[in-house]
Amino acid sequence: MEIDKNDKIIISTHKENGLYFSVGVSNSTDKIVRISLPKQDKELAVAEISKHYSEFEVSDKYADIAKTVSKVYEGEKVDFNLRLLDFEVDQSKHKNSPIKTQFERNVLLITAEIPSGQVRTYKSIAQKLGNRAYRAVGTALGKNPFPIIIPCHRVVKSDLSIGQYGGGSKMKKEILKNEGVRIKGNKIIGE
DNA sequence: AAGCTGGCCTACT
DNA sequence: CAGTAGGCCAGCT
Repeated sequence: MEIDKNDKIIISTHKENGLYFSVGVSNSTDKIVRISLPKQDKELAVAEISKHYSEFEVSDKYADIAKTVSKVYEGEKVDFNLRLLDFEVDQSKHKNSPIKTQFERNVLLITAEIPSGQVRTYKSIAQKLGNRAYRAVGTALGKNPFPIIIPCHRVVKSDLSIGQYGGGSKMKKEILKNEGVRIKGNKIIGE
């Protein structure tokens, strides 16, 4: 894992219904560099972010952002300003941009447009990119630095089965249910 | 730098 | 239905 030597990160956490949501914000750019999936422990949620950086500090400075993330997790429709996220692609060794390649960036930008309560398939995202890299789409979403806010949980398989998720398919189903998506067994129910 | 690995897809059993 | 071989393609080593 590459560690950034030049930037310092502020990590804030919000607790909601027994789950801890963390966000990491760059001290130099004020942009959100990472979001954690909810964890049972505060330490785990913080570690999810801190492991990518050599220098970090825990404070409640950005707890409101973490709270917003928890609201989206619970299915609330929140208007989140995507410009708060660090979308820079920089593959140099000195910077630690959360997004490594243009391909990943494009996948995340397309995913960001999926409305709450709806789903898309990995295939449809590949098609928007003009190729058949559906498998690579899944891999790119697996590295999503901004889960929940960039709703990779709304991307499912072509047969409408749930597919994998960083926090486990159980969590993926839970978030989708919170958003009003109907699920039976391991599949999305169409209209 | 040629293989390998995946949050996948399709066709076929 | 469920399971899977073989195909795809980006990234990593």
